[in-house]
Amino acid sequence: MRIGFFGTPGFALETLRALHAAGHEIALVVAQPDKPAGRGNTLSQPVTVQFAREHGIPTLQPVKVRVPEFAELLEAARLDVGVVVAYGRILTPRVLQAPRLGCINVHGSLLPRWRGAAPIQWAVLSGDAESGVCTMQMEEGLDTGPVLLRAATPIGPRETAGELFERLAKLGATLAVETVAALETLVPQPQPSEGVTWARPLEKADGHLDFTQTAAALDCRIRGVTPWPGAWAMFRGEPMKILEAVPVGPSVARSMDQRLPPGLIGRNAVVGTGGGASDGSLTLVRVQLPGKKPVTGAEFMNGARALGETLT
RNA sequence: CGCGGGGUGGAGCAGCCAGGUAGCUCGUCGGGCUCAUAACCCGAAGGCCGUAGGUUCAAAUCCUACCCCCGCAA
Repeated sequence: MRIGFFGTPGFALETLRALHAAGHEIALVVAQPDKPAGRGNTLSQPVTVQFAREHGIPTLQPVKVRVPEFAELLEAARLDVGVVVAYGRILTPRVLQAPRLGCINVHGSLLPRWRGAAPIQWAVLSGDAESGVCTMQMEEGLDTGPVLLRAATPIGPRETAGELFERLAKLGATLAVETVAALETLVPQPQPSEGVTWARPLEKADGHLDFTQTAAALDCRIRGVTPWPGAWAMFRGEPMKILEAVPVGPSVARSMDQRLPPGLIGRNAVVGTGGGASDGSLTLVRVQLPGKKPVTGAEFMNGARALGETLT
């Protein structure tokens, strides 16, 4: 198949690599423009573009996709199919119809649950028992297209969004290859109207922990926002990252520290939560102060002398 | 030239602004005590204070350059 690939970040790279390895002709790779990133704001290239360059594949990084010139370029490319994975832009109907078989999308959720930009994070954040990937025939609505193939996977009890991301990227790559191979015989299944949820993009504030919530809710939130935007709480007037924390059960929590008020730091880096001892508490495993390296909860307690202070 | 923090015994930190005795919590080792938990007490070992220069009677501390680590913003 002669494929046009649309995708920008690491999640997309897995699929691009798999399609390439499967022997398909990648006619071009479309990605977001280079952006200044990192310390010093050096210009950085999307990983998919890097891959394309290494393999001599033409690349396209349009600043605007809603212009006729873009659609014309794609029509002229005489593609069999467009594969879209985390491209980061909404494509116009004309672009979607440019390839002979239209465009398919790899999405990191079990549709119709978690349509939208951050399906993986929301699945973890919400405490979902399972997640997965779907391929769908794209249509004008966002993530509303009929599903071609799906694959489910359980979410581990300690799994972070980042870890699930990596697994789903691989699962999605496999599914994309299967979908493309069977594309002309697969029967698209319309998404059910029941069970639709929307995964709005996460923002920095979503990582701000509210210790009046239960330990279980905080656990899901921390894993769901890790590694981005990252969980954090204010400590001595500065935002402290909470890279990893584990909930301790009610009975253990009771014996260690009775009824720590929400946010109060007790012995052994245990932090009080909304449910108090009856719900359990949260133990800080790895945290990071601004400008510092990540440290273990014990190191934090030693160095910062944080016992008895409060996270907000 | 986007903004900013930091490199001090094995770990995490204080000391630096107002130069002059190396500090704290933990760990390690040795004792003691004990009902003893990542939670008792006493003692000990362990540091070219990132590197190279400079200022000074004297530099972890002030000045310059360089190396390395990290946060924010994007």
